[in-house]
Amino acid sequence: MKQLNSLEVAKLAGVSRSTVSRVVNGYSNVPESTRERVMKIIRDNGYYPHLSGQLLAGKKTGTLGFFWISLGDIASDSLSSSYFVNVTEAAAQHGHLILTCILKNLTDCENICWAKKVFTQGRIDGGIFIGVNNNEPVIEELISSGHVVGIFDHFHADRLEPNRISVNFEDDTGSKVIDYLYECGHRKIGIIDGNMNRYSSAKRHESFLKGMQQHSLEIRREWMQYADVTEPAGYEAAKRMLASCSELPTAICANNDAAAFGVYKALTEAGISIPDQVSVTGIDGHGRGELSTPQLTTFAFNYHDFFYSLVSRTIAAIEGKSNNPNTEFMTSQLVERNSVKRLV
Amino acid sequence: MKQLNSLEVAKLAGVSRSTVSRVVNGYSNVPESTRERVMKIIRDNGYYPHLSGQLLAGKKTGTLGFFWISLGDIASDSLSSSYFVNVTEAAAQHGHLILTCILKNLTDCENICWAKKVFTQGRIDGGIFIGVNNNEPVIEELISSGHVVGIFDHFHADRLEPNRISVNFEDDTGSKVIDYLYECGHRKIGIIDGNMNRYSSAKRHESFLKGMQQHSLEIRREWMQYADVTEPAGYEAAKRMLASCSELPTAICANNDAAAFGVYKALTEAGISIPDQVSVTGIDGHGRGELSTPQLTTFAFNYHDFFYSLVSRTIAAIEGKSNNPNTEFMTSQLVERNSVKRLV
DNA sequence: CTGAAAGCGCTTACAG
DNA sequence: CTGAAAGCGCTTACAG
Repeated sequence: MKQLNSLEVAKLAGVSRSTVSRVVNGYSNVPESTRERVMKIIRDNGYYPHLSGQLLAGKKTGTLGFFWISLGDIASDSLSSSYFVNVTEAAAQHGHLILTCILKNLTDCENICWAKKVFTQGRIDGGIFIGVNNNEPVIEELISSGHVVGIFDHFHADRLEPNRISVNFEDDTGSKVIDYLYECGHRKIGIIDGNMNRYSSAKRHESFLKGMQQHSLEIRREWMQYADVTEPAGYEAAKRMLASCSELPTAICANNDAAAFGVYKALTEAGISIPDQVSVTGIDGHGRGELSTPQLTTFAFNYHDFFYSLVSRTIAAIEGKSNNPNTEFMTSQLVERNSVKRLV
Repeated sequence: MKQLNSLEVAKLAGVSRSTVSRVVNGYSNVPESTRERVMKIIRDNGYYPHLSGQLLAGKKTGTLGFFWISLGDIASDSLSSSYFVNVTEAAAQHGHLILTCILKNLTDCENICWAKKVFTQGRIDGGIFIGVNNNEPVIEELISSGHVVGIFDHFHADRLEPNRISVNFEDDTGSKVIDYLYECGHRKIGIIDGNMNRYSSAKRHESFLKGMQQHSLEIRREWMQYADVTEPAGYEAAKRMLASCSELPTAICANNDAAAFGVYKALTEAGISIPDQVSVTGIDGHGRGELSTPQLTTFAFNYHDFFYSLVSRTIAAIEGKSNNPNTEFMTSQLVERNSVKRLV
């Protein structure tokens, strides 16, 4: 268990710790023969500098925190777990590791302290946040103390500190959905909104309305329900819609795929067939959309690119790169499957 | 960004760094009044001791490495990602964080070095390995250098070092599956085996055969195919079975649920209906089994308990607890759904 | 080209 | 009850 330290490596190689350090860090002022001699000892003994020593001497951790604020059951949701894998692999491509914190929310004092502690203890060079509201006091606090933070779904046009990095959904997916349904002949469209504290959900809401207005479609109060980005929330919202409306819409567009699966469940339970009686659309590109009956028509994002963008720019910010864009807006792609009936 | 250090806290509180450290670490020989004075400064300034300092002074990292050896696409597989969440949450319950390394294999020199480096750099107190063969040289090397390793699906009756921790599937799931199919009236049973380098797959193979023998069922060469623990492997194996057998079995039991979904795909493509013409069973309890058509009958494990056991005992080993069991074998539960036809 | 030394932030025997 | 000091492992100006 006892590992070699740099002094022992130095002795074995017949040099000083300074020289070992120079070799390890690839300094140019070490003659080839010395470098080789030291490297041989290093290789033979499997020596790696102890990170704590390096950190105290001013190096970076090469680690990103991943703060995963979970609504409901992320354990079994393949979409949210693909987020994690995408983040981890993007970080690995930049030689970085991921330290994960799963938190139920960012409001409990205990969770807030825990997040701050992970930063303050010097475990990480920066953190990625997923599942947060557009306004989160902890995040603002971290940013103002100079920590580098990369946030999924966060935008403030007037806040452009170099350590505030984000990646966002395009603003106009909502009207893209309405355009598509309109083109399929739908005129009576119901909307299941998301959590309005999320930047993307609020924008999608606006964009749904804009789409409806552009096609001069009637926005009925009972055809518009608030949910959240989970299946149970979509289920409850759809049940509320069914309970309150005198006439069914011909299509329901959900803020996200998980909510759309909730809509499926509510409609199925009510004996309403999809898409014959009511069409359903999602937004996300959840893997489950392919497996569901009927397969879900959705507007899909490329989450691989999404997280690659976020992680790359977060690391660039940590490294103090200039000309590093604060944010990037990603576009969706229609994935046409079987949950929308063409009425024309 | 500049954080307070213990000396600054000490000055503000009018004590020495020693006393600050005693307060932080909860030593009893600090009078209540002094403790309060120091704690106030700590709270007011959001002071957390820098981890590197603590580590060099002999403390533990409170971090577990999670080495995830991936076959194929873990990003979109809800089962393997539930592993990760279960491990992370179990660790959190013990106040530990998870540092993740996703590796394509444990054979490439580069991957091996990376894994060893994470241990040797002192980033973690121990590591959890998932997706490994029963014999992995790197793991043996880590164990013999004294590192604490927790392994999912690993057993050697004669290797019981206190730093070799594992959690295992019961040995006899295979014959439980055969018993069930027999009871449903199946006499012609095909088997899709797993990767024989995995402890569980090899055991399941033995156990399938034992079950067949106990019921005096014929084990036909062409009804027995090797796959791996992925859907594509199950698909290919089922196609080989279909191509080579003159008569179809009435049931196919797969080594695991993912492979069973591959079997579904192969049968569906061949126009064979499940379960009318051929029944299919899995092992695992994959969330997708509920969503598939037909829903998959399987023998499910409780992965929450699985990982809680592994993580708890790994942490106990790190803390040097005695009487810490090296391994635990978990049992499966039949989940009867619609992929098996009753012939009697 | 290279070594001695200072310094990073902490903890803990040691001495009082 | 409490402080001064040593030590953990590293890097990097500094001096030669």
